[in-house]
Amino acid sequence: MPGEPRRAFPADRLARVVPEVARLLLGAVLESTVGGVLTSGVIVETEAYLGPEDAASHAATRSITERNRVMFGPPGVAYVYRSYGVHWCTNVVADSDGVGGAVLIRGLDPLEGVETMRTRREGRLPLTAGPGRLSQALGITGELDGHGLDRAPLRLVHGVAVPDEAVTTTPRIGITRAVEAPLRYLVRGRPGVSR
DNA sequence: ACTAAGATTACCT
DNA sequence: GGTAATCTTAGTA
Repeated sequence: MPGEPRRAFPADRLARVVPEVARLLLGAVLESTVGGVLTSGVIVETEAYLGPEDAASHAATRSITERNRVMFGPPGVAYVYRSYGVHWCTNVVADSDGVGGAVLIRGLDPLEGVETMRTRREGRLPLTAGPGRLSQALGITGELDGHGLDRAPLRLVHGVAVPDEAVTTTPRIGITRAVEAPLRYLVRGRPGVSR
């Protein structure tokens, strides 16, 4: 039924090791009502960022800083950071409270609110392929860092099942350390995949 | 205190 | 293919 609220993404699935969560988030829906307007998309590309054992992760440091602190908190919370001083990037915190780890959302297939996305993106394409682009399209900024994803204005909700045959695993993009680790997950052939 | 690098993107030649 | 934009963190002193 149209208009019926979507089911929340099951919280227990986020309290697992980060690579497993990155795989499980494919097909889930990220739903924003920032500014009172609904924009949403199906997650089609993710990357896992682990704890101290992962040199590419913001949680690799021994010190907890203002930027990375929510990575060490409970799962199911948004970790939003500024990339290159310019773009916002959105993550879903995974694993147990006290363990650093998060899943970077790298690509969405647009679902609802495409006109609003076009406005926020100022006409640029693609709308939601790439972590900075999708965050802009959904109106996500640093104000949502630490926000619980079980409630408005930014929710993680139940979506579609993605079979293993449709999933490809590759090394992560745009990093210079731990470049080999196959921690990027994508749904083959979807337009929302960043590359 | 100073400097370099970074989980990116857009625009230039 | 090259580089600017712009802010946080980490390394060096």
